[in-house]
Amino acid sequence: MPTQQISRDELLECAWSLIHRQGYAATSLADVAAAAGLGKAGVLHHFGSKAGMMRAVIAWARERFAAYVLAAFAKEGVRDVGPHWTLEARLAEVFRRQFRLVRRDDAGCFFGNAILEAAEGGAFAPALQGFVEDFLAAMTAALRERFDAEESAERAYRLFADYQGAVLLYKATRDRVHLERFRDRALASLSAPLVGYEPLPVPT
Amino acid sequence: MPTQQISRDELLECAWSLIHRQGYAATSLADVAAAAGLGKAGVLHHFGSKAGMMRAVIAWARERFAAYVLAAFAKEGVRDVGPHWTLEARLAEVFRRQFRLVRRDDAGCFFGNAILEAAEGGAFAPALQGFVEDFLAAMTAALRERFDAEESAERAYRLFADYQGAVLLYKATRDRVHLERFRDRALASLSAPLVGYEPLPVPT
DNA sequence: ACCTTTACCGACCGATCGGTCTGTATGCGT
DNA sequence: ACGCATACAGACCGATCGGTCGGTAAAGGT
Repeated sequence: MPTQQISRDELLECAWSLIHRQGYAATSLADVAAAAGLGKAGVLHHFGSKAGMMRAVIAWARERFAAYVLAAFAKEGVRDVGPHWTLEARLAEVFRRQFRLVRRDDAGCFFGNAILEAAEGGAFAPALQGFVEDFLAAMTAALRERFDAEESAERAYRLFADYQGAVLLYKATRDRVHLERFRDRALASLSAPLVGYEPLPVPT
Repeated sequence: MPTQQISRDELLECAWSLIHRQGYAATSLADVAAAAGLGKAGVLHHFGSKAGMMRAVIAWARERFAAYVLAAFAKEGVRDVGPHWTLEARLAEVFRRQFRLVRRDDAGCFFGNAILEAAEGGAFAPALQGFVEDFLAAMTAALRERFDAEESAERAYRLFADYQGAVLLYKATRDRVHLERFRDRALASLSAPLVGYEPLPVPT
């Protein structure tokens, strides 16, 4: 076989970046091929079809998101942290990392964009729901440090909805103040009760 | 001139419905023409170009949104309402009307979809920002009944972000429970203080 | 040394895209 | 009755789409 001209990881990053910026429908195989320094046939050689490429990109983005963003939730495995590595600090770090991706080319949240695009008649919906579940599971686990299971899940859920809304406002205006406002109210919410939330009654 | 085969309003509704379901990029002029019972040239006769069609559709959707959804904020002009027509009741009615559009074909919020699609290099962004402003202005005005100007604006802003996030979750899962949960916590939030919100200090 | 497999490239395909052009039937003002 | 503007239809255009096919050059196993 000839020397591989581009690693699978680089190829996926090229495809991800283009789809992130332009959306799935607006990104052609020729676009990806040009960005990767390949021919169109070369891209299809790796993925089989455009939909196959999208599936690979979604899976790759999920892994990357878990390894880079959600990893900041971890209490262990982080060097040089002491008692200041509070829940608030970890959440702020998760947001900081996520916002770096969101601000890349002002493109917003890759998964949110993909969900709302509803391309191919929702064929990618299951994979994209997996991202939501990853996010909620990691956030819920982190919140368990302070709240019970049910309240942690509810809080994670609300934070996710608020986060997606903030990203939409950011994308509409390209003003990062929306991300900062979200982060501030999210962190503040950790030390306030949940509005409209009834804790489970103690069984009698 | 020959008899007009379809009114401008019906044509815009056809185009809106298709774009709502499929997105701008994925909706072709042939699609719109077929839905309207016209030829492609007939559609272009009305709008000049595909981008012109999108501009007209956005403007039409904004008017329709203001006349149908935001009109429910009004305290006057509504027949047979008495003291039960509270802020909560009006907000619930606004959500009910908006959710009817959101649930149409499981398509979500037309404006949210259009914002995240970022088609044509953000050429439609100004018109779409107008929708955000309409929503925030109407919501802020309604909240003034209970809160001061600054707090009303902040509450409207947070409700908008939460709403968009809930719609995204609805679109990802097609489960309307996300819309209901949003409505419930939004209504509950009206009788709770704003977390992380510092009222303006009284000047000394 | 040979052969299979891999990783492409370039040419090409039918379909579809947004858009143009020409023709034509009809309603309306005069 | 006539002329013009309107509201389309149908044919057509070049560009681009996702995808196929045949060829080719190099790495790796034997």
